Amino acid sequence: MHTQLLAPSVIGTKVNPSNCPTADQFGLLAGHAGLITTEYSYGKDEEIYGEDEPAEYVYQIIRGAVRTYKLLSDGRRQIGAFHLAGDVFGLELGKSHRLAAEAIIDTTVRLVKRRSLEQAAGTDVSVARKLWTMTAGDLRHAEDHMLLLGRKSAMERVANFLLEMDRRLAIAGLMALPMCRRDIGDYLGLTLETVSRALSQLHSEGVLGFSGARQIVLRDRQRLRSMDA
Amino acid sequence: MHTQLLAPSVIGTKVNPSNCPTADQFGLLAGHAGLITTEYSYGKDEEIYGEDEPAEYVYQIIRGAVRTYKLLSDGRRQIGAFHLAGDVFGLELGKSHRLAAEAIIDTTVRLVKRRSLEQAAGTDVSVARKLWTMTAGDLRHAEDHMLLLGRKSAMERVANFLLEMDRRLAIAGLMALPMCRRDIGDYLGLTLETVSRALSQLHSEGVLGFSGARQIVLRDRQRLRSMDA
DNA sequence: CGTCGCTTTGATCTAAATCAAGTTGAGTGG
DNA sequence: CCACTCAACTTGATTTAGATCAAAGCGACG
Repeated sequence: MHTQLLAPSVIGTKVNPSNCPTADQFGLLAGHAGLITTEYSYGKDEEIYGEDEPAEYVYQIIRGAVRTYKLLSDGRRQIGAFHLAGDVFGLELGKSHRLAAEAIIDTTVRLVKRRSLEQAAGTDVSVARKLWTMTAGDLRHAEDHMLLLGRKSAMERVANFLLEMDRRLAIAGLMALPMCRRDIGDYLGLTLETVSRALSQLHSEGVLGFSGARQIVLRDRQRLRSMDA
Repeated sequence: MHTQLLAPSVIGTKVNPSNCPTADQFGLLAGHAGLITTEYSYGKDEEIYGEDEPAEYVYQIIRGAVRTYKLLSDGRRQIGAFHLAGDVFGLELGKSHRLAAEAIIDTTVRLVKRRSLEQAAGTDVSVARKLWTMTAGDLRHAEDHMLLLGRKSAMERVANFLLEMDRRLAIAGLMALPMCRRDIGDYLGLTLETVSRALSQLHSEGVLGFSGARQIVLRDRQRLRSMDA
């Protein structure tokens, strides 16, 4: 999860046209001329793929943000991860996607045919290892998130979320969250009201500042870390 | 998680001595003479490895049962998975184990040096693929478990647990659970009392029968499936 | 500058946690 | 073989964190 194939400095900058075999944005996967990549854009809330849909492509976010999630029949939703610029998502070993994916905001992705990746992995051990590394990264995130969902309090979950997002998308100390309170709740196993109340409390305690509901400045990361269980 | 390298029929039967290069219990990893395997036994509640301890070995359960878990500083525990006979656990890509492991009951494992597995993976793409497959299996389980922990009710969690254990360890319709109610609670993100109450209710509804607290017979799997959200 | 979706805040409810006894039964030693 | 013991389990009473229900703010966008 959140595996960065792009060097951080490349995020948000102009990228080379796709299909360019000399481009190195695809990290260890670069230089494999057999990898066919294309670009595609999705509008806000547009589905990228559904749960259990055949997994034909692997995706890397050029700009935007994506949520991957599972639904129960009555509409309850668990978001497994948020994916930001540079992140790869949709990598599967089995036939189909086990979580659905939607664009949180307007999003542009690079697509790689899964078949071409597998072929590259079959001939180049470093590619195979890179794929394993990406899956292992997703597993690490999921293991941490199980602890959060099973055993942490609402405030601990929200503190953890803020520190995660601070690490992943803060620019010059400002966090511009792409997702709404309901998304955050569905990621943390809480309701949107509980998320809002926790944020309000942290605001009143001076731990964070708002400039609009989704622009957050962390003012006391140490305090936040002490709250994350 | 729960990846079966052993054919089901082999589980619980006598296994060949380790270090035997012709043994096929190690599934796709067989035939790699470079794989050094040894056996080791752990008593009930004995630690196999701790969280963040260097990951030197990969383990396969010959007989017994293991829990892998994370702890918070105040003692709250989240069990990530239960591992039963035939299952492989402790496979890591990074330097260290991200969950601790303990024997639930007296347990014998086969150990494989992680270094030797990596070496085999470097020369044989089918081994590399098998390792990726095992990690991907663990990830699938974790993704399903996040939905359970984040969004399912107590009864839904217990129903899910019973169906999982029924599938994995029921013999002749009888489930002999190796773990206590507290372990089940820490796996499902519940207290042991809530687990006990859910089981009692299922018993009173005739969905299951007990012969001792840990010997369970499922009498209405269909009903249980309908309760699992 | 009005509208609608998002967010906040308040009041109330409830599922599960916590606190508290009992009960059971597997293992031990007499 | 029986009785004792102790951890595990069940069950009951009460509490509570977070959910749910409800009503304002607010702010981005047309």
